[in-house]
Amino acid sequence: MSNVTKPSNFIQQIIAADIDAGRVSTVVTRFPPEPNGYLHIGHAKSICVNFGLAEANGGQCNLRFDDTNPDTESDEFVKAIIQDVKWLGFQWGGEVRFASDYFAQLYAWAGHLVEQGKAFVCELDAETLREYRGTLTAGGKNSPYRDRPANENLVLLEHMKNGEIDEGLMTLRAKIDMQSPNINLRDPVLYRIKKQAHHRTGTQWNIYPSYDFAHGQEDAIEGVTHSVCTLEFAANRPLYNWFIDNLPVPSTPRQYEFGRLNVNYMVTSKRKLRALIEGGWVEGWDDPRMPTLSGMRRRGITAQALRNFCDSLAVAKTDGVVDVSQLEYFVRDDLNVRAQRAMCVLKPLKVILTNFADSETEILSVAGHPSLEHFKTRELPFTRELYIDRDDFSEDTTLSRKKFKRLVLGDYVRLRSAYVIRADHVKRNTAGDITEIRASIVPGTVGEDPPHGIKARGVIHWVSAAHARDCRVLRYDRLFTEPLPEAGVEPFTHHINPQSLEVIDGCKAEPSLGQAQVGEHYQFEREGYYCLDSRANKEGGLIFICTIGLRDTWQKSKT
RNA sequence: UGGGGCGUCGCCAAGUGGUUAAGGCAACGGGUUUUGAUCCCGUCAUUCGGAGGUUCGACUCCUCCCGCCCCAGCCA
Repeated sequence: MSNVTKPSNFIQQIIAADIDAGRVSTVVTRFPPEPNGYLHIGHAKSICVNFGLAEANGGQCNLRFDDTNPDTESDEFVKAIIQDVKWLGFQWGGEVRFASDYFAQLYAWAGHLVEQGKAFVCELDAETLREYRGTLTAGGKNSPYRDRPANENLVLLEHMKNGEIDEGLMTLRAKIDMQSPNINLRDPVLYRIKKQAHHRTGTQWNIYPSYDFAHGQEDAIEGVTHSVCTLEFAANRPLYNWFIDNLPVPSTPRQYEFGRLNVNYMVTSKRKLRALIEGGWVEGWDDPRMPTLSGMRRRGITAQALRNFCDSLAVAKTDGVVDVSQLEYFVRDDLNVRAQRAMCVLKPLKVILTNFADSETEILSVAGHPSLEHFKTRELPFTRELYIDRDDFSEDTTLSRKKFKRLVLGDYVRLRSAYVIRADHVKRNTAGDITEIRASIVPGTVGEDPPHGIKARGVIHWVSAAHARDCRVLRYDRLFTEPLPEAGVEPFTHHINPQSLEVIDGCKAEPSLGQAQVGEHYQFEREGYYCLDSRANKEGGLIFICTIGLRDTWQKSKT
């Protein structure tokens, strides 16, 4: 497995400089998800960056839920997110934290701003407020409520909090600058009325702080030193700093932004992931085609592979699109060293070995991994009737040995870990389809080269017909047909790949796979990496999910 | 047309005035191999969005231009 050396990055350089200059002693970062959806691969990068920065500098990273909007948030998401962060293998500092833990403090600070004449209760409705805000190129207008006396504001704010004011009638706004070229500074909303029960505070609050009013102060409360977020928050930074500068906060966190992770053939916006579920395009948040951590976990992608992938990415300010092949590389790289080898025939074609006794079962002892000794060996029964894959046989005797390294009529092939055999003739049904191959073994070729003059074209996998375990295989293709499904004018759902799921029944697995365990990874030799479907129950039979196929340079050159 | 940010190989990127312009993915050659896998070796930017300028010397500094992204939720 490759050792991933994290590239240095501009945030680490800032941290190093801050430590050198004595501006910070202990580095504190935080991962601040909103519990309104499941974590996806983009979050994985953010998690790796935030926890990684803390770890690299001997500090700590907090897990804090930014639960300031009860409309869309729920405990289900909190639980799923905690599970996902744990699964990735990170340990946060202290207890799990919540923005809602700080609602009282935030409210007190809002009062402080009011007293200082830096915030006011505004009665403009949403639409009028938008008009007053101005445009990108023209400044805005002051609210007519802007100069309301502080004591009046205080009373009104209390009314808002107590639920005495209807939703939408009032907001608490900061008094900054309606002419600012930065729209975020045009008297932003600090509190809005929401008579919506919160998953943690219940009906205690009728007003909820906005992201801007909450985030920096949460950081300050927790002593976060470096508040790392994605690029789209860069324009919010002046506002972040304005609150820190104008409030008696216990520390002075600083915000830094880096480019969010995009991967081609994927979408990573919670809105769109939800649309995929609600539109029935996938089966849920943990569908193996989803870029969610739960989906990738069910797919068989390991936490280590994901972390290696994230660590291979730079933390920079460019917003690029990483090729999915880079992820796939790390998935294979990790699975190669942790997957037990096994054989499973996906498209079975019967082979009868005419010179092998019908009554005999030869038990072959086979390594669990070609080069790593700690994998336990397994026992493979070899019998007269076997299955090989239909794609591994051809009647076309003109096929060159270089072009087709499999079984050809009249020629030899090595059965993986077993005998060299020769295909003698085929049997067909009335439709003309091949139903069975009659073949013969070359005696003494288990673990030995065949005699001079006999040369196997290649190595193919097989399984004893009498001992095979029937199973179902779920194979996935990319969910989208376009590398950038969100790029065009048409909705991204127009680019959904209708063949993203392939269900293959009647596959024949070697007997050892009957003992397959959820959480274990297997390489079906010459096919790919597979795992048991964690959602399937035992009554449904054996169901394997294909995490990813083996790298196949031959298929590529063929097309 | 306001403000903020970004443009280095097909993709991700290092580079912070003097390096032969790192590295990874992809691709393409070759070797090993009882997985067309893995592994190993090799090839892959005379050039850094463009044009000028400063300098003995520029991817790095200056000017202008071009392109892309973000901000006008009582979302985060």
